[in-house]
Amino acid sequence: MSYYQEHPKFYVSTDCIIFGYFDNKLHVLIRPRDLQPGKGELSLMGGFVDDDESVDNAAKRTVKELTGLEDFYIEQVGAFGNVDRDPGERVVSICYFALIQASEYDEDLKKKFQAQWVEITNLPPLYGDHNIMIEKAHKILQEKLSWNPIAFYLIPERFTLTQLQVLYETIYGEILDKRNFRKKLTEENHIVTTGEIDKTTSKRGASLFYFDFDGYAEDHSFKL
Amino acid sequence: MSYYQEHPKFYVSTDCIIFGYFDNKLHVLIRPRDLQPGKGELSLMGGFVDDDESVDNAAKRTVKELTGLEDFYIEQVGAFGNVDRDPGERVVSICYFALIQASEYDEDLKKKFQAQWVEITNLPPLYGDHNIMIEKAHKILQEKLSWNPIAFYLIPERFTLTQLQVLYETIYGEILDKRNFRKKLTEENHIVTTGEIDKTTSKRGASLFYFDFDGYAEDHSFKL
DNA sequence: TCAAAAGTGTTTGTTGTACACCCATGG
DNA sequence: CCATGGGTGTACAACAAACACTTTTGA
Repeated sequence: MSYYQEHPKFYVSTDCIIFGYFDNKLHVLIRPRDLQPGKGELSLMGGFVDDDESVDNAAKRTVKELTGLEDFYIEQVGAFGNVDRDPGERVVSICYFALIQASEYDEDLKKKFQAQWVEITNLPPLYGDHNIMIEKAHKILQEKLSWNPIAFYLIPERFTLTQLQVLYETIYGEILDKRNFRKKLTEENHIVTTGEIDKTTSKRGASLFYFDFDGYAEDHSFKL
Repeated sequence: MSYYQEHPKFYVSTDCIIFGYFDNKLHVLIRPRDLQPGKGELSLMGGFVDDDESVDNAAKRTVKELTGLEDFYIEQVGAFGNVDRDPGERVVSICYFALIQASEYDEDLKKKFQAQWVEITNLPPLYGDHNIMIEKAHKILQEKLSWNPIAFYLIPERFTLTQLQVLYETIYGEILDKRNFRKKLTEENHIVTTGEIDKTTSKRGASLFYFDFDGYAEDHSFKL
């Protein structure tokens, strides 16, 4: 256990951009730092990697601890390793983004960590390089959305097509044509009607759909 | 300088997949490890990050030291942080891929490091998780090639359209239609003829072109 | 003179985009 | 009965894919 002695060691942390969608807006979860330096400054959810866990697991652990959720989508954004990126000490941070269903987020945990949702279009300056991380994650999310069904991690299991469209519009930042959207999204038959009607959003009522993850995975020989 | 004391520290290394193209084949530069454990095992080019340099710079430094080149394309693949990924000790590695012009690679340095080019379709088992890294980098390279002019980092400044096409075919792993290829690649007018004729590849001779990086950068408001 | 690579357009199919009206219902 | 959001199809444009022959010249 002393192979690489002559080389320096670094703190390695993970920073997670936790995306949540509600009120027709895309939000990011932030909270005040609980460590010096910069204690109290707004920052992403993050934490240090432990000796006995992979970096990926450290990120998942952070999201679980802070949201109480077990099921969420998570993906690596990349490593951030500038010398002065952390105002405190030299820390190499591996950045991830996670997609959660905001409605399932535990309110008590939110209070416990003083977490708050902030619209991605309205972010305050955050600690260190966290704003840059969010920009990069947002770009990845936008690009990935066009060919990957990750939107369904952000909305409740059952949804109307209008809700889904507004979600896409929000992430893309542009409005979409209703007929083209429905044609494209439904032509693969993985968006399936439940037969139920949601009457909360209109007098006529809108069909509720769900996304058939298993069918999609089969058709694309994909693991989800 | 003692903010995060209670947290563990890690060795942080960079591993670089150096792609080179010649003999109509895509190659990766590998060499025998010069450290224990696994000394002598084939591995990617890599090195530890120093205290006073960014992770990005550590990767660039490695490529420069090992190839003698100053100009090359480099891009981060991602962080690899499994607990047992390095057979020696816990090391978090940030993986990059670089594109170099194989013809400009210094032969003496190649000998000094006992480096060798290996076809990407014919890779031996490498140290640790290096084969996985190469797979991921290869995928990124393939996808990026379809909308980004990174191919020109792999070939000499002046090239024939046939050479360029074979390069694309090699990276994609499929053959392309000559007329469609030429139409698409030349319609943006960033591939410019030099007026010279290369007669080494055919009796008739083929026009030599160069890629207008500056014009491309302008048209795409891009820095290269 | 012929083998070997260079060079060149058109047609067809597919995909994306633009666009407008009727439906069902609660108030 | 009307305001509100839900639901539907078609025509046109843009792009991708398939496809075959002539040119040049060194050996």
